[in-house]
Amino acid sequence: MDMKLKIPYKLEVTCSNCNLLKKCMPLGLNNYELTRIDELVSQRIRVKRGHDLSRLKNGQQSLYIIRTGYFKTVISTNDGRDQVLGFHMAGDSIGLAGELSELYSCQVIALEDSTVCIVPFSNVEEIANSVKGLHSHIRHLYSLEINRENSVMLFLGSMNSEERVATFLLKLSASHEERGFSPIDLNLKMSRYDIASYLGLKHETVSRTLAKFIKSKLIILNLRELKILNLVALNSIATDKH
Amino acid sequence: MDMKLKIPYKLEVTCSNCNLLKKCMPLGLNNYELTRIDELVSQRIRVKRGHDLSRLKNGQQSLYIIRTGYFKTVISTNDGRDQVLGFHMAGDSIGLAGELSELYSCQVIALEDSTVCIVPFSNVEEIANSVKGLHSHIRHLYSLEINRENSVMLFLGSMNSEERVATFLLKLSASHEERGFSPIDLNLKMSRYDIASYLGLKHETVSRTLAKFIKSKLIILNLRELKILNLVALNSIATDKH
DNA sequence: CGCACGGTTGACCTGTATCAAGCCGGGTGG
DNA sequence: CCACCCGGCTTGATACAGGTCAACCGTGCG
Repeated sequence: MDMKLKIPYKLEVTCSNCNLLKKCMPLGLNNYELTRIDELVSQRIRVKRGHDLSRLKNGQQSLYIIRTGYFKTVISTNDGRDQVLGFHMAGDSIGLAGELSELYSCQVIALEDSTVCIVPFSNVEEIANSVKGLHSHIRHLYSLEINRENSVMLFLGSMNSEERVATFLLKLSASHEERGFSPIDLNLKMSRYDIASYLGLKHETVSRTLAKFIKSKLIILNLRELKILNLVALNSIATDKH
Repeated sequence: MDMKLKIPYKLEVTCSNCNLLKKCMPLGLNNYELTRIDELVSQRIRVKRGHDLSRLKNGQQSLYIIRTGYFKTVISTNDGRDQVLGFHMAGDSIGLAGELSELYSCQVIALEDSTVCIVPFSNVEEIANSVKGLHSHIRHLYSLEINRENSVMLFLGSMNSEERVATFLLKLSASHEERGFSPIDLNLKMSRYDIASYLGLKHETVSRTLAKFIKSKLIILNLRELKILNLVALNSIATDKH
C-alpha cells in the first residue's frame, strides 16, 4: 500500500504544457522564465485515495500544488482530538504550515486518486532572482491561506448549524465555479463525518441539516451527488443578520 | 482622535538597539546586515489604546511588528457578525493576511498604548539579496501564523467551554513565559467579551467557567489580575481525552 | 457475495445560549 | 472633588440547539 508513495510514479507533464499554469503561477512569464519555473518542481507524483501526502516529507520544506484530485487537511493532537481544517482541489497549494508544532500533527489525505507537484522552497530561493515576482507570488499564496483560515474561524466561532452548512455549500459551489465546473451540480468527495468535523458539528447534525434543506427545496441530494436548487436562499441563510 | 494616527510620532529606536531584535529577526546578523535591516523599517509609531492599526494602511502591503503593547485582531462581515481571531503582544508580527477579501474586513485594535514597527514588503524585496535568509525568515513568520490559526480552529471545532478556557489560559501563560514574564501572574489586557468571541462562547459562559476554576482553586481572579494556582490541573482539563 | 462502514432518522438529554437583574469601578461633567 | 452614569462583569432562572445513544438501511469495496 505504501509502495506507490515510496516509489512515486513520475508524470509526463511540464509547467509549460500544464493547463493550470495560469492559476498556479499567474506571473505573465516569458519563455525563459517558463523553463526556470519548470525547475522549481522537483517531482510530479500520483497519490492514491486515502493516502497521506504529508508522509512524503523528505526533510526539506516544500510547497505542494494539487494538479488533479481532492484533499482534506486534518490536524490531530496526541490526546486523540482531531479536526478537518479544509478541503482542497486542483490548483490549490498546501503545505504552507511548514515545519509543524510538536503539540499536534497535520495530515493531508487524498479523497480521490490525485496528482501533485512538489516545489521545495530551496528551489524557490535559487530561482527567484531569475523570475521577477516569484517571492511575492509565494507570499500571496500564504495570504490566501490565512484569509481562508480566517473565514473558517469566523463560522466556527459565530454561526449556528444551518449557517455553517449553508456557508459550506456556498464555498464549495464557488470553488467549483472558479474552476469552470457547474456551481450547482456538485459531487461531494468527502464524507458526512469530514464535513461535520470541518464545521465543528456532529455527523448526525450535518445529516439533519441537509435533510432540512432538502425539505425546503434548497437542494437535491442523492448520496454524494448534490444539486443546488436555490443559491439565493442558501446565501441568505448563510449571511442574514440573525 | 485620529490625529495621532495620521501624524504618527516617530520613535527614537533602531533595530540595532532594540532588545527584541533576537526574537524579531533571529538571523545572526553581522554589522553590515544590521544596518540594512534598519532600512527595512519604514516607520516606528505609537498606537493609542482602542485605535485600529489596520486603518494606517497606505496602499502598500506591510508587515507590522509589535514593539510594545497588546493587540487583538478582529474579523467582521457586512452582516454584522464578528469574531476575535487572536491576541498579540511584543515581538509578534501581524498583517500577514495582506490584501483582504471583499467579503469581510480585519481590524487590529490596540488593547493598550502600543508601539509598532512597519516593514513594507517592497523593502524586503529590495534588501533581501543583502541579507541571507530574510525571505525564509518571512516564510517562517507565515508558518507560525498558520500554525497558530490551526490550533485556534482545533479548539473552536472540538472543545467544550472548560477546555477552551483552560487552553486559552495556558496559551496566555506560555506566551508570557516565552517573553520572560511570570507564567502564573497574568494581567488580562482583553475584556471578557473579547475572550468569549475568541473562544466562540458568550461572555456569560466565560464568566461562569472562570468562576468554576476559581471554586476548584485552579486560579485566583481579581478583575483582570489573574494568578494561576494549578497549571497541571489546567493542562489536564485542556488536553485530557474526554 | 457479504459485511463493514457511511448515512439517516428518532427519542432523549445536556451544555451553552438567552434573558434578566444587579454590582462594581473608572471616567466624565458639573 | 464628588456624583453620576455607563460599560464591564457576575450570577440566577429558563429555553433550546445540538449532542448523545440507538436502531436501521443501503452500498460499495474487498
